[in-house]
Amino acid sequence: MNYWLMKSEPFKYSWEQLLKDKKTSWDGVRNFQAANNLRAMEKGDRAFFYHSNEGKEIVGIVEIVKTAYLDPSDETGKFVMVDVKPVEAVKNSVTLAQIKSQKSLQNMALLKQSRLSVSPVTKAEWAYICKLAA
DNA sequence: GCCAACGTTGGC
DNA sequence: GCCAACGTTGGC
Repeated sequence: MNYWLMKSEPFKYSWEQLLKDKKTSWDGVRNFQAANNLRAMEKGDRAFFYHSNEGKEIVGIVEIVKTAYLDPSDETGKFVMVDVKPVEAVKNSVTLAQIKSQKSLQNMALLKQSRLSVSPVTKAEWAYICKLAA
């Protein structure tokens, strides 16, 4: 099982919206690196749902329910999307400031490549953040 | 195939 | 709203 972090601007697509929808297609990715991460996802993988811009915090956990397939909103036919469903909200949202202040989280892709909207999370990072969120 | 110009993302 | 970082595009 692999772990990921997926960013969304809350006013574009929020955690609350996902809870209402029960499931969503993660479309609109137009970055090759992010798309490669989407392709690497397997059914059952977990991902943190992160609110960028507004909030800047991890608010929930999602599960990949469908692996990468062509994003119909992409006219070039190069980019893919996956389907995700909410697993649970985190008890305490983990803010970017918190992540930055943790020594063991300094190497997170989230910090190193702040513009990458879909990034991998190591097992250790996942466990650490889950502890912060509990 | 290099690199300048440009566009976008996202933190502050 | 600004600006830094960085990915992408297009001319050469």
